[in-house]
Order: sequence, then C-alpha cells, then structure tokens
Amino acid sequence: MVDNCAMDRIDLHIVRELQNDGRLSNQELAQRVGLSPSPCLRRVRQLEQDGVIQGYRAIIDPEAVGRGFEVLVSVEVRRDRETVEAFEEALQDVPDVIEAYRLFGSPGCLLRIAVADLAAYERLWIERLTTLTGVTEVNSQIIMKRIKEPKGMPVDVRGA
Amino acid sequence: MVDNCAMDRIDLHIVRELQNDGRLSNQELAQRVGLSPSPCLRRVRQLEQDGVIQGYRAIIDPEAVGRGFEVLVSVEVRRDRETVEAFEEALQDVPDVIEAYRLFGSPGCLLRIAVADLAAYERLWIERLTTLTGVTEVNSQIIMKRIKEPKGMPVDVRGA
DNA sequence: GCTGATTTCGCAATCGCCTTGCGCACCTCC
DNA sequence: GGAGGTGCGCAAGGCGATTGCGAAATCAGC
Repeated sequence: MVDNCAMDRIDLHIVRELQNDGRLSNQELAQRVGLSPSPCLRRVRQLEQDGVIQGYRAIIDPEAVGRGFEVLVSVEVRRDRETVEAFEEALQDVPDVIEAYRLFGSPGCLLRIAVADLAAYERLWIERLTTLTGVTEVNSQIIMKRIKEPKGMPVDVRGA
Repeated sequence: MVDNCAMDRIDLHIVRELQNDGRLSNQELAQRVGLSPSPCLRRVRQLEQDGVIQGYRAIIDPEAVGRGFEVLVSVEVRRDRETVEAFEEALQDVPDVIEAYRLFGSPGCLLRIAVADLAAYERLWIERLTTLTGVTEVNSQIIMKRIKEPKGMPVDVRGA
C-alpha cells in the first residue's frame, strides 16, 4: 500500500492487460509486455504486494444472479458527525447497495442498488432505506440503461 | 448469453467464489464448492459460455494509475432520439468516463469520471463535456469519499 | 569515463495444476 | 424393470507456475 511509485511503462502495461483479462496466464502476459515469464511474474507479485493490484474478480451478469433491476438513490442525511458515521456504517450491512459515495453539495450521498425487480426494491425501500436514522430525504431513480459498461480505469502506457 | 437458467446452488457458489477471487485455482475452487476438479472446471466453462461469467478483471488502485480524483456528473440532454444516440455514442470515446447511466426522470444521465486531479477535470470539462452536442446542462459533484467499495453483486446461495 | 554496487533480466529445472478421456452412479421416463 | 441421459470422480499427459542462479544492464560516485 506504500506508494512505491516506481511504476515504469512495463508495470503500467501489465496493469492494463490484467485489468482487461484477469485470468491471463503469466506466459501470455509476459509475451504481451515483452518480458520473459519469470521477471513478469515477479513484477505482478510486487504490484499485488504494493496494493496497485488490489485483487481479481469475475464479472457476473447481474441478471443471472437475480439482480437485473438497478436503481440510483440520492440520500440526504443530517450533517453531523455521529449521524453520518452511523449512516455509512449501516450501509455496509445492506448487501443490495452495490456502490455508495459521499459527495460535496447536494445530494450528500448517492447509492447504486441492484435487486431482482421493482417489487424487491419497494420492499428494500420501505424496510431498510427509510428506516435508516438521520435520513431526511430519499430520491430513487430507476436506471433505464447502462450506457457504458464498467471496464475499469483506463491506463495510459506511454509508448505502447 | 441464452438464459439457460439451470443454475443450481453449486453454480451460484462457484459464481460467488470467483467474484471474490477471480484467480482462484480450479483445485481450490472445487474444494470450496464440494466438487472434484474436473466437473468444477466444466461448470466454470459452461458459466463462461452462457455469459453468466462475463470475464475476469484485476482491480486496480485508481491512485496508482493517476486517477484518484473522481467526479459524478449529472447531464441533461435534449430528448430526441438523434441527440441521445449521438451523445451516448460520443461518451464511448471519452476514456475518463468510467461509468454512465441513462435514467428515468431528471437528470437524464449520470456519469462517473476519474481523472488525475482538479486541473485535469477542469480541462476535461471545458474541452470535452461542454462541447458535446445537445447537452443542455452539466452539473459536477466531486466525490468526497467512497463509502462502499464495489465488491460485485452479492450472490445468495441457499444453504451455503 | 571508468569501476563497483545494485537492480533486473533470462535460462533451466522442478513442481504442481490444468485438462481430457473414460467408466460408474444416479435419475428419469418409458 | 430396463434404457437413455446427465453429471460425477479417477487417472494420466501435457503445460504453466515458480524458484535459484548466472549474466547483462543501469546507476552512482569518484
């Protein structure tokens, strides 16, 4: 996690390739970045240890696991430290909340929620969202379409 | 991609484990879901082919690749088909836009953007966001804190 | 500019895992 | 009760991961 920012262009290239396909074999990866397998693997291990690569994840079709209905929820919370901290802590225990951000300005907080369908969302809304303490306003917006599939951060490799 | 929804609890378990750690060895995975390696691998391949597992990705620290500054941008676009389609198409060519949703109601569109710092965002805003055709309103909100790290979809495995 | 120290590479060998073909068990439908 | 189909476990072959070591490159200091 220490910011050992000695990332040269090969490291960036490795990061980019692994972000595109986290299951690349070390051999294939080495070939793509122009290295032999052993130093390539050593670099990957170093990147993992430095926290640059935080993990690997399979990308799942939300529909297939019964979470094809997505909602963006703006939440306003009373702005004192206790309330905010309790609210954010409580969010951790709601698995349907996929993403959550605290913002400057208004709304103070934005959630992305994924559930099975409208009925499931109604249940979540009435049972878990409106009951959170300190919440003064909840505004739900159904997602019509995902315009851009999340593909991770773009990584600029100078000269590659 | 065809909805071969014969996902039993073992498949759900596989999906959950691979979402947690996309680089699990097949042996380890098989052991966790209570199978021997060969049928386990066959199931994984099937899930990939059915589009349930859409891919694998390394999770990268945004800071490490110079994208530690994140902004949520509400965009309003003129609501005719031509404009909307052109706008959404144009978004694909802006790599700094990490996520994009089209919403019901207002705002009509929400973007998540990741750049290096405020200066980089100012440049992006003036050069690429305000110049998009049909855009009638752009409202930027800087993200103070990521409350919940994206960990993918929760997968309920009945009885596991 | 040369030299020593350090870093990083490539090679080779070992080990372990992936992968596939096959036989067996179970389940279903006649 | 028998026949077909589905899905499992076993075993073997091939291939990739992993590590130790020597060589090359890079860098600092003089």
